[in-house]
Amino acid sequence: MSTRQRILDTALESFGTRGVDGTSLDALARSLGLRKQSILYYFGSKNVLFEAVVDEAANEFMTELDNVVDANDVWEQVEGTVRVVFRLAVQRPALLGLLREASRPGSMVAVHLAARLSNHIESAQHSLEIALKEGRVAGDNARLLLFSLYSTIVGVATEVEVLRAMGIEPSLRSLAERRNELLRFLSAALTPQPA
Amino acid sequence: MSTRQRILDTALESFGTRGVDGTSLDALARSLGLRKQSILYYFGSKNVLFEAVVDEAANEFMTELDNVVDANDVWEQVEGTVRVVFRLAVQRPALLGLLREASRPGSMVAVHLAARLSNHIESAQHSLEIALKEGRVAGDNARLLLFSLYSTIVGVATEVEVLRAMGIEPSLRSLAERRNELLRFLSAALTPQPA
DNA sequence: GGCGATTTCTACCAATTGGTAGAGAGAACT
DNA sequence: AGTTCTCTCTACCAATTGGTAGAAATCGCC
Repeated sequence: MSTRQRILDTALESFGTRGVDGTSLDALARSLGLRKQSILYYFGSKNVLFEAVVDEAANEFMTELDNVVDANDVWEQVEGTVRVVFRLAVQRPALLGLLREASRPGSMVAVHLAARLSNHIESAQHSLEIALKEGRVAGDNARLLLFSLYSTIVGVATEVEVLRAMGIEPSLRSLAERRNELLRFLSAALTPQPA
Repeated sequence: MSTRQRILDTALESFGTRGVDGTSLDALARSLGLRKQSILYYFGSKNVLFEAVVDEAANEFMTELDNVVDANDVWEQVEGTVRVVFRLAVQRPALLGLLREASRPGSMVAVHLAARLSNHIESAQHSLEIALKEGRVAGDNARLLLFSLYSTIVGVATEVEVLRAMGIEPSLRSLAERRNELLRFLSAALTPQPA
């Protein structure tokens, strides 16, 4: 793997767990077996590196979700998203950590990320609107419903991180349980009530 | 107000928005009209200050929620919690920010915070279990359901922060809309389906 | 007014921060 | 062999970090 790519990966890991402010270029370089000047050779400043990492994260996240959006049914899309996010919580916790970092007030990540993900959001909102209009999904406002969905999914998946922080390494079994409970929860919330 | 209290309040504000790593004692002291040595007089180190701030935040959060728990009906408890968290998102955004900061993976305060909130969690879980058993609420596992609930509420309320970070100052009206959509969402998820 | 305790200050400190300047190593091409 | 380009390094730098030592100020109290 190219040095540039190694730097990006390690930076994503560290930014996503220790935070941007909690990550010094020196520490980053040390864990890479480099001097920080080599990092600054590829990325002119810490901020440039940061933006590159966010771009990378957004790309990876979108790639994961793109397959999901192709599903026809809205519920399949929701289910697919839940599965993706939970898998990420296990395999790429730092990626979700970075998303979380983005939701900090004043964080520049938010703006950057929102711009990168806006296409995906728009298209999701679109199919949700259609499903609402056709009465296949319960609710009024597609955008707000989408917000609720997104927040719930990321929120629940992120709980894994909280537990990990508390020293409770989640078993695959407990994760699956939680995922299924969440799916049931969402299914109940989205299924139109037979009037 | 005592100097000690002023320090706590300002620190909560700054830790909750800029993060702990993003807050220097010097900057904190400057915005208080003090020198940092005065801060270190009351709190021996930055970490001591942080833990005191987390304690304070946990207390305030619990005080807000304690009235809610007194409600008889589970749904009233949920509704009350949603209202409290949304109000906090408007009036005390830094408080929610701090709770998130404390629940960051690797943060030692997470344990601290969990311990402080454990009583509240246990009691909420208890009433949820009863409601589940009596069929007044849909679901299987009270603890997981509680997780979903909590994550959803905090997640959605935190979205307010994301929007704010993106420069979109949420109107009271849009907030109320979102809160109501969330309540509908939760209501649908919790209402037992008539078999 | 004097006294002891509480509070806030000035003066430092070593370590770390992000960043600059430029040397040297290594391969690649002529 | 020499030259050029890519990469990583050593050597610094000014600013900032959390923290220590101890001098002044301010306070209530006798």
